[in-house]
Amino acid sequence: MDESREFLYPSKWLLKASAGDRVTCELRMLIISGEIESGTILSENKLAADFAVSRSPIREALKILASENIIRLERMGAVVIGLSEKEIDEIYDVRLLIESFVFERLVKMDTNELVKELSKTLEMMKVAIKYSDADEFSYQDVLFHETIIRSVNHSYILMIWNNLKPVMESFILLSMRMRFKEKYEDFNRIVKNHELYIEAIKAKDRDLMIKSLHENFDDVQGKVEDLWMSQQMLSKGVVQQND
Amino acid sequence: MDESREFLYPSKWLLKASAGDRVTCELRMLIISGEIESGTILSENKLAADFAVSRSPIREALKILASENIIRLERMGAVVIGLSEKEIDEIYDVRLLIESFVFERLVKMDTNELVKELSKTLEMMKVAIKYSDADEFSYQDVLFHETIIRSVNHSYILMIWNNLKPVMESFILLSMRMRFKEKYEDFNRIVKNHELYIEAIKAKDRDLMIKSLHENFDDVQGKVEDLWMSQQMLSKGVVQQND
DNA sequence: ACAAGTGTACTTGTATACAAGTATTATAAC
DNA sequence: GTTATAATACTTGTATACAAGTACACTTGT
Repeated sequence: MDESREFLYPSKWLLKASAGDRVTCELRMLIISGEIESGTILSENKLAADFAVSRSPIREALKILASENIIRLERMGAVVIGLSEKEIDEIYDVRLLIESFVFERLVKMDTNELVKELSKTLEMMKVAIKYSDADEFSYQDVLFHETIIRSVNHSYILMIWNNLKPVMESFILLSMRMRFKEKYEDFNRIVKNHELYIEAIKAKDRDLMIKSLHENFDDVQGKVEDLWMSQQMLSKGVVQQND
Repeated sequence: MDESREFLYPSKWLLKASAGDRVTCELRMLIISGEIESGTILSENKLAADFAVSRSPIREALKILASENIIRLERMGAVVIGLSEKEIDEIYDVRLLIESFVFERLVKMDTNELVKELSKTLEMMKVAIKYSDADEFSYQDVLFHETIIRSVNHSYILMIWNNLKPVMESFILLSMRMRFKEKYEDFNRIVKNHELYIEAIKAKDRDLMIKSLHENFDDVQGKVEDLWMSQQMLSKGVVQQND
């Protein structure tokens, strides 16, 4: 691995983070971006050397990434699974599942506060678009959905979200960075879908919510190929993990 | 903590397990059984002393239990959350959610192999009942549902199951042990519900599946009070964590 | 009596050492 | 050339040491 390479994960999100968290986030980005290819065997000792930390934070990272299903811990070494089209479909299955569940609870609640919070986040997203800040946009996008999920106060649904979130976040980060470069016009549609989502919550309109959610997902899924192509570009010149 | 106390988690399920796994499973049982009360603050050093291991396996256990939502890691010490009625309801929400999702996939598949596998597991359950083996019965009960979930080959649904499973398993273990002593007649209904479930899969009958799932859950949920009463009995004479 | 500073006893995160186990390779015997 | 055995280089899990940080109590001065 190229030691002089800059980090993929936004460093300002890691200001107070431990070495273990840094390794976890960076390794996750390397895997999801495809820079570390699916099938690669990761060694604790090698990773410790590459990241210039001891085995303790590496072990922590591997345990977490294994629970996120992007690596598989075997008897000797961790095998990279990564995110293929199939996994991305599956992640959106789960998001659809939990956001639908959440919506069923929402329609029985007072959603004024939530709608205000979501509107704020959406405005943040618009500002991020205006200044072409892909990382900030991704952060607000993830926050948007997390706010909805948190609002129903369901600890086990939140648990699922917490397990899914890091992988989602990494994927969205990479996807949005690519679009700011190559598909800037996409953002109009994304904003419109989020407006639709807020509208659905305000009107407690089940069908509208499902519609906006689906369109949001279709947007992302349809663009996966582009993302991988873009990844190839990004990872050009990077030395492989197993040399 | 009483050092001479026997273990709550079946020791034969831990034959090849590491110290970290043992601590994780035993601590989980102590928390879910209520022997370690909700609100208790756990210290890594104290736990290490109590379990007679170093901090490494303890840290591992605390990280896992935190991801399972039964403890909360704070700046200093881990706070026990435990399983109240609310959490149990939530767990069953999630089970209903994922098993419904799985069923939608099942109806589009060839389920012959699955039905055979489930029938085998159900027979195992019957044998466990006959010999009053609560632990074996719990194992097969959990396996029954895991087999269904695995059959659709969805890695992120399986991820949710894997996060939920340990807590479920512990809860079922405690619940079943209690019933073998005090509510032996319950098992007829449980077996009948599982037969209904198999029937639903065979006939690809959505409504029947939901019905059997609901009845199964209602069975368990209705009995929660009894369980906690029973727990009080079990934990009588056990010294508290914070002494 | 009370505020401010000091010290002590904890905490977490990381590094490192070591035992035990497992693949792989090399060597020797046939 | 093939098989059995031994040596090696790795692996994992655990223990332990240590640095840095945090909470709490205890002085000490006012």
